[in-house]
Amino acid sequence: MIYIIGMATRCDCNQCELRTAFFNNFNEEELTVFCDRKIELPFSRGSIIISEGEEIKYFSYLKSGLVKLYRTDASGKDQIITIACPFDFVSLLGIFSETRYTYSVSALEDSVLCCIDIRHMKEIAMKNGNFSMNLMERLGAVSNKIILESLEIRKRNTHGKVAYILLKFSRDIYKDLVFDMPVSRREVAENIGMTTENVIRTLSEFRREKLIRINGREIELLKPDDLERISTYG
Amino acid sequence: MIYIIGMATRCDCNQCELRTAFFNNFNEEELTVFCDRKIELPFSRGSIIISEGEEIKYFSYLKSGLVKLYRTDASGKDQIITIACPFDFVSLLGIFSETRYTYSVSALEDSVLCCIDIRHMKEIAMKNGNFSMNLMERLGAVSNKIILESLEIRKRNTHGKVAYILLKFSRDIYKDLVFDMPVSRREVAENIGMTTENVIRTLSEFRREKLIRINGREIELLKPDDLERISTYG
DNA sequence: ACAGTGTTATGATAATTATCATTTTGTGAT
DNA sequence: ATCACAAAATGATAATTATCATAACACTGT
Repeated sequence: MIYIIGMATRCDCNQCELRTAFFNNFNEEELTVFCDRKIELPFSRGSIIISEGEEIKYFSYLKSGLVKLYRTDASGKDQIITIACPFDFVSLLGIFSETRYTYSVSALEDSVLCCIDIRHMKEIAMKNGNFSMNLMERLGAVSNKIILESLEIRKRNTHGKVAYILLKFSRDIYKDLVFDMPVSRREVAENIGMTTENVIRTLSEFRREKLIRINGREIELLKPDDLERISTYG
Repeated sequence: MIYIIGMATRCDCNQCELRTAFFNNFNEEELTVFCDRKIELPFSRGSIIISEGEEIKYFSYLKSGLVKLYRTDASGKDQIITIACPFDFVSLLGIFSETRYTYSVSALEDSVLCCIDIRHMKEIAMKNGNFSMNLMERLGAVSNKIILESLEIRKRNTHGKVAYILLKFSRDIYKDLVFDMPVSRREVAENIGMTTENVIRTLSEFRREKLIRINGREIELLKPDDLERISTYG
């Protein structure tokens, strides 16, 4: 079950900037039918969008905001699988091979999801080969990114890991050397596989070495090239 | 370019045990067309099947044998992404979103690949929605498995990691408590993200504690339940 | 304003893991 | 058979990382 914060609204697809990004294979009629069944769901920062184990009812992608995909193990510890930006799919490749989610999703910032009934999505994919291929390409790219990132993180030591994720936030997500960290230090740790204390410690070291400036959650990369070197070395 | 060891042969799809497993959505005509363009390629143990960066020309899956998918970084170190068994796809995720391979593949055992021209594959996917969905499901399942396994390995300590991969070989690949390790200790290390020495040391500890019996590459799991506990704890 | 709670921060210490050095064993090529 | 080379094995040591303890700070609800 999806927890709806606020009103679900019909998406005006003619206005939707995502239209060409995702569904450039539709003709007018198909697009109309598609959009008729599509809804937008707003979620406020911190709310849980999907809980691991619940039934997959929607295919969804992120229209605005920022969300994290994560797993919780038996002892209650979380592992962040990836952080999804606007235009990213929240539904991963498993969407068609599984009936239940193998991960949870929660909103790091106020976010809006576009959701389409999964059965409807399958129907369209069955009929429209171009759509199907487009979807496969996109889903493949997302999975690929997650796997490669996981391998990149794995081979780094603590300094390399922290440098890597700082650069990721700066380049991929905020496109700015100054940004507010959307996640706590603990969540950073859950993302890159280290302890919270060591994330904090490493950030402090970077600050002392004047590689970054820290003001609470606000972070400025002062020497991105040096961070790059640290990230690549590990 | 695919390095062909031995003769490429036409696949007799009527005999092929993989037919129903993969392509149960074809009618007779489609299957005939499909099989006309499908070839089998044999590779001997140790040979490189795909090199990172080369153009994707075929969609391929493993008919028999065992192969590893891996990446090589700038310093020449390998990371094993996954080990593929018969019935597994060798073409992953990126197959439709990339034009070049982002990983290499080599044969751990004498192996036979079934290869289909990627353009032909796309054509069929465009026309046949059922086929497309089936393919998406399969690709999704593979990607999902890789991502989850990567997360599982990441959260374990050295003992947990080694126990995990021993159980994987025993259960998932050989379905026997006694098996010949298809990979060297170094490759195990590259698979689970530790040093070769620590893999060897941990195996020796398991041997001393009578959890396993080691005879070169032959390994017998003497106390799988204890290994299970070690794997789950980490 | 205040208590309660979680996050950030830092230090001391323990545990884990990697590195380096060396020996033994196994394997393939000639 | 034997030479050469890679793999397996082990120990000693160094480096890295986690754990535990504690404190300051910030945020939330009353």
